[in-house]
Amino acid sequence: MSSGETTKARLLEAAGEEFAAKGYEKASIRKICDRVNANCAAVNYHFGSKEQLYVEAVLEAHRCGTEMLPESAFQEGTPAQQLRRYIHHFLGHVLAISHENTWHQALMLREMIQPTPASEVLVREAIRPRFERLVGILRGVCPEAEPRKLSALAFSVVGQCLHYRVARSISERLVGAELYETLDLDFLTDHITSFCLAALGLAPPLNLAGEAVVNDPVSIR
Amino acid sequence: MSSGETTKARLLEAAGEEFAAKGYEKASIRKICDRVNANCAAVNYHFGSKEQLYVEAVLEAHRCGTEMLPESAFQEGTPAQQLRRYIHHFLGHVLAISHENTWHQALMLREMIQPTPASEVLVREAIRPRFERLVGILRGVCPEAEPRKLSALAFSVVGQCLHYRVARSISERLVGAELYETLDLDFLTDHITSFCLAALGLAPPLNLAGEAVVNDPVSIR
Amino acid sequence: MSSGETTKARLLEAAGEEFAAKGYEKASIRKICDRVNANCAAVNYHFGSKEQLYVEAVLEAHRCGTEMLPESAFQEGTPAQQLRRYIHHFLGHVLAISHENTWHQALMLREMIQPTPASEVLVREAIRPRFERLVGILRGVCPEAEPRKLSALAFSVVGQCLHYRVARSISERLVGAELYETLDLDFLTDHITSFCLAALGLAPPLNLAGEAVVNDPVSIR
Amino acid sequence: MSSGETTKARLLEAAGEEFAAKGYEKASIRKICDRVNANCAAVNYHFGSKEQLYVEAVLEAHRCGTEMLPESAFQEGTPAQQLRRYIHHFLGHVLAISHENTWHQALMLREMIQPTPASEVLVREAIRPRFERLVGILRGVCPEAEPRKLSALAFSVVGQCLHYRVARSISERLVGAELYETLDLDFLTDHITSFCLAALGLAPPLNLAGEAVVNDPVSIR
DNA sequence: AATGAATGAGCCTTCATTCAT
DNA sequence: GATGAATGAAGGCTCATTCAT
Repeated sequence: MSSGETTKARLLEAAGEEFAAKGYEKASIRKICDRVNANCAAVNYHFGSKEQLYVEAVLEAHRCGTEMLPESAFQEGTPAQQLRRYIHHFLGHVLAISHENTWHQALMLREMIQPTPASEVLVREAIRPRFERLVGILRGVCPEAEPRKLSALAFSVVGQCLHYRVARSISERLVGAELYETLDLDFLTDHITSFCLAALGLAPPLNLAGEAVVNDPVSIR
Repeated sequence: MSSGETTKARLLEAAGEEFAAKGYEKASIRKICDRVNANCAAVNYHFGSKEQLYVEAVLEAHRCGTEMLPESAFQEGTPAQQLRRYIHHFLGHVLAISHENTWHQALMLREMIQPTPASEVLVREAIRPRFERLVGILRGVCPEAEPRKLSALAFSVVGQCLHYRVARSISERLVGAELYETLDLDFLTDHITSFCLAALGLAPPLNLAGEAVVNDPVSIR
Repeated sequence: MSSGETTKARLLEAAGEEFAAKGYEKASIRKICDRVNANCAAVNYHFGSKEQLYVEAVLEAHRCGTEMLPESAFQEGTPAQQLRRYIHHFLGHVLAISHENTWHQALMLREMIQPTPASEVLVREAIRPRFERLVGILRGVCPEAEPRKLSALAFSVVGQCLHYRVARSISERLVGAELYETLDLDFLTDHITSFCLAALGLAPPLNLAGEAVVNDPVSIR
Repeated sequence: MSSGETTKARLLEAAGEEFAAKGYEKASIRKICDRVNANCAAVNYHFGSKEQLYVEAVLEAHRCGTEMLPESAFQEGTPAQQLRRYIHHFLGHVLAISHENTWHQALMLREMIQPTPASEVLVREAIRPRFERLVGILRGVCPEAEPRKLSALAFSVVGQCLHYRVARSISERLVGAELYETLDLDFLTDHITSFCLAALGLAPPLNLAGEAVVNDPVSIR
């Protein structure tokens, strides 16, 4: 009615925005329907239930989020370059403030942090492939690392990135809004990449000034 | 009545568990009251409203969480040792699976991820002091680092630790429950500490096997 | 469903009766819904809130009260005849004991005495037109009277009539139920009309027996 | 505590103000107790129930209202002078805007309009004596009038006065706040007194300008 | 003499859902 | 294909009241 899209498509879009902004509990199907001038029974008619609507929204988020993925761009160059590209790409999503038209990443991240039954599909189709790609890059750097070590390494990379979404508002209050604003995509890509590469021995340590005191890792306990 | 504690205290305990387990929205004051055999008006009598009960629960969580803090134990030893102690301590909270009696950490972390008005007090009284301590440790390692860099370093440490709470269930499905179980407190303390110390030049890089190819950090873009 | 009317219409009817009988505060939407075998959420569905239901009931009262208005019947005959007709008509409403089917006047009078936000519409659409008509009649009698005097005259007429609603039960107890019953529509119409006409010089004073001692109005203070 | 008065006396005072301002339903005993720093159980302790507190407040209102009554001042002078004094005195109460310390009249008038069980005592001890006094004055003017006629006359006097309390806010909106303000105690005393005296043949009709066309009261029907 | 604690009934409202059309 | 009407459950909250101290 208000656009050329079908009611179902417009419902899905509105639902995505609401769920991304408020979370599953606080989002109300009535408001979602109101936003697209649909009857409050429309959700149950088209999707069966609120829960199924949510699942569809999460899958739609994944679908849209994947389309723009530069498929094999991560396999070119040195591992270090690949890692930088990966971090840059991931951080781009993490730092994107969710506009009305960019709820996709917000919803997927929400699902990572607070998984619902919808996450099973999400893990299988969206998260796992990307995680495997990161593990692949890291395996290129540490060919002999056991799976457990590789996983921990990958989590270290992901955790650093994700933190800027997870604890955004707390962090902002912690360091002040002024400083926090300077932590933009470029700066953080540089920082996290350098941090990881240094840890992996692919770049000099961040503490350039200090005399590199290489302690025995065991003795410091 | 049914126990030695006062009704108010029992309400606070039950509320903490409910809020930690279900979040603010899904938790119901009726169920909280039922759990301690109190009337559903008891919350409003003792705390004024659901929201104030939540704030009280968060503060209580902080209070109990702080009691076991080894005040100045972080200032002894080398910076590397201090950092390891910090990570060990932090991870201890993060990995603690919330039993009925350990809702405190779960609630605080929930508040970090989805801050409510209650977070202001939490930041001021619990999070900021701990964050400043970490920054202090890092400043000991990198005396000349600008505040922005110090913040980013601190976030890198915290982000790696917090990830095991934030994305716990997703991660578990990602690497398999079997492997995930081996990522226990000791292993992760070792891993994250080594990772950070290496990045800071206080320990050898994790990639012991590989020939330490130190690239120019700029050329890898 | 249980009758030919729609649920919304039946709700409005029941609400009118309840509000008229108990007032806004004491009336409960649950009881209103029960009376028409509707779910307690029906009011919110059809009217949005208790307050809006009340406003609708007041407007409905006005609507039904106006339908039976003999439009321009007040403009025929002498001013004295017009005034008598006005008083007769007004008293007719005032004295009507509110059965279940005559809650309309009761509700409007309640709103006059204890105005709520709903009264704004009521004044504009129901009370003011009638008041202006009375002022018009009085202006026909006293063409040179200033607006203030005209208003006071109108209030004198209205006040005498309204008193039999406002202070009904107190008055009844004051003079005894037996005597009070004889104060019916005809008697009171005669009385108030004569009283006003005499005061305005359009009829002989009520005190027919007494020798008309016309004092200087100032000297009696 | 806050003053030398007993808690019970302070409760009664606060209750009077609340009841006068909000009515029985909307007034809450909790707020009444809060205002005098008493426990919310104090009302039930001192008065037994909310209803009994209300009755006590009404009686207290009557008590305080009567003290300042110029007992026999109404029996001096001519009936016209007596009537003027009566109207002046009554209007004085009616027009008094209820301050915190003048809730007595407001509460009594409220009880006149919406009687509760408390009104029985009020009628017997406060309203009836005053009403009888007015009837006495009117009997002095119309010695031969039957009781019914005397009652109607008295109601005409009272009704005109009371209207400025009953329909105050509606009237104000009807004629405009500016004009309504000029309807002060002096003007209204003059107006109503003149109106009544003229109707009773004790003063010239208000319509001085018009030629006194005395119609046959029957022919105007 | 007075109170803090606790209660149970009731309030209005919101919710996701169902059903007949 | 889609909707307006209606529902039952549950929500948080306020109330006057009670009871043991």
